[in-house]
Amino acid sequence: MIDFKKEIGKLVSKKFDNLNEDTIIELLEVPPNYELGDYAMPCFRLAKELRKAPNVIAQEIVGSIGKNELFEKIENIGPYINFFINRKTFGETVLKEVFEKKDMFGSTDIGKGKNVTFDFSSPNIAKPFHVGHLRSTVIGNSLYKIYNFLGYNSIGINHLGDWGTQFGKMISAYKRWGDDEALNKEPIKTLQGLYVKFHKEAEKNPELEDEGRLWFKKLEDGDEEAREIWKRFVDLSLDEFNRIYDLLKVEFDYYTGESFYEDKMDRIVDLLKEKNLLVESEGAYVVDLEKYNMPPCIILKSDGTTIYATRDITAAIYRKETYDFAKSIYITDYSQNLHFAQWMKVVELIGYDWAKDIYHAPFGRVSTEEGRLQTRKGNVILLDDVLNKSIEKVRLIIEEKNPNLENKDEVIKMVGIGAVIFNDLSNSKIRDIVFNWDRMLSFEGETGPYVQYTHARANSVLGKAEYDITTDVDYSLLTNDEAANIFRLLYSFQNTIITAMEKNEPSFIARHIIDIAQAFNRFYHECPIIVEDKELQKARLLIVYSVTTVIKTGLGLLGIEAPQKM
RNA sequence: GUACCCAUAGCUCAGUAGGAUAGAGCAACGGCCUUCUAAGCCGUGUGUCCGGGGUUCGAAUCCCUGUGGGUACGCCA
Repeated sequence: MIDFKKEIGKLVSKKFDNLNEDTIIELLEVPPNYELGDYAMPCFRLAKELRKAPNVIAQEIVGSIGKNELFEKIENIGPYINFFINRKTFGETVLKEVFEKKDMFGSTDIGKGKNVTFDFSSPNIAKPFHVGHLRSTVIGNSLYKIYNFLGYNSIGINHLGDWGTQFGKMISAYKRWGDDEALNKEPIKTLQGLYVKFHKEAEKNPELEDEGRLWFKKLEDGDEEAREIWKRFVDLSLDEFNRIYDLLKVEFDYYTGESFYEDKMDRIVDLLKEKNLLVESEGAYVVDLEKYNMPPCIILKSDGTTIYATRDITAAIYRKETYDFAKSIYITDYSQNLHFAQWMKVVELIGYDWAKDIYHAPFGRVSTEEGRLQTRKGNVILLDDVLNKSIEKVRLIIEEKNPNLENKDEVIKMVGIGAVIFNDLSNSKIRDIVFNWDRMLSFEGETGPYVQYTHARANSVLGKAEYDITTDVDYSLLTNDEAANIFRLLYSFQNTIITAMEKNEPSFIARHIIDIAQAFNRFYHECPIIVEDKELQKARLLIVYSVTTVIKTGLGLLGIEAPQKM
């Protein structure tokens, strides 16, 4: 594609010895509305250096450029120089590129040869998967895909919460009250019930706590019975989680949970000792971080056992050694901000210069109008319920509008689940979410179904087309505002993906494809596509083709499927 | 108490690493299906961009400060 910014840079810098291309490009911006052109160059910053008023500078530059075939108009409005790209050229360069690259349009190889690890989803074994877990899962999954699309080699790691004292308690509870039939039928619910019961009973009968600790000790020591029961819990939970991951179409490269690092922590503790980083404090061993304005990072508890920071440090080192990552990204909610800052600092203090390549990508918390989600208080919204309700609502709509749709069930799932994922990815991830059913199940406007619908509708036009898609069209037929808006959005698609990657923010892509969908729907409304005029039809079809291609790619980057029909 | 995050239309949110009159969606009201999918399109209205200072030619955006909300602050993860 033509790099229009660069072309402007060349044009303007040619006339000024003291202004090079890059400074010009730096100055360029997109005007607040398109009546002011495709690019604008404000001249305020040049005023001092050139000792002239900004609007005079703008005028002079415009005067010096003269006619240029890439731009149909270059004019100054006060201190701004506005560049209007020739629409014929614009359409041609963009549409040809989309047609050539197809589903790779927007990709790059900037990440070639670089590994990036993603630590995401990471649910706790034996606990239900609720809407809170959804966030890490879908954000992580989307980032995984975005990085891959930009040439990186993404490595997805599910850091399962599969270790710790609570498993001793679970085993103890299971030994006392376990019911195998119930466990096989409704594993998570039953395990959850056992956990709750244990805590209730332990209030009356404190020695239960000791029993739980004992079982965990046995588990750590490799006791056969303990291992066997634990393994069963893990497998049952994983079956359940995998069912949800299948629904969401989320995959992981590794399921290395906390237990995986059990035998790898000694080495790290020794390393910390060796580096003289460990100090005793209140019976525990910590790394002092006062210099960095943070509370100490506990490495060994006073009973000598490890803690999650120890595990995270160990896992980071393991991952560096195993995958030699260029970046390592952790997707958790922001309540862990301090924890991440602490252990990342410890990795740095050990002397690993790659500590700077570890990123915490925090997101906001989910609550309900009643307050925060608390499993114990029963204030939980299960992901299953959300997905099911969404799917059911989609089913109603499809039964009404398109009852004879082929692969109906499949499409219903795609849309229902897509709605849930899109809802989670369409806003800045740092924002808290107050869960609301009406909002969740709204399928109009800036929603997943809206984007999917636009795609399906465009796709259906392609099905009715009377000619093959070709780039051999008359681009001068595509110079109306509706078409030009689409060109702008397709043109900037790659840039949006790169920014989404740099900021670990999938919502940029969600916003971008909403914009494309809106622009297309206007085009669709204003410009009939299957028209008698052969040349016009071919030209417009190429736009339709490009839009379906790019929306599909964009949805894909969010982890959402794009049905052909709906 | 300390640190970090958030505060933009009735509601949910954008606002591209300071720029031209602050934008969408939802909700409300009014139009548009004998023509490509009406989950759509078009139109109508609203703003002390939390308050107060400051930096700048220019601030929703940067700095300081106050207020409100969230989160975290040692042996859970």
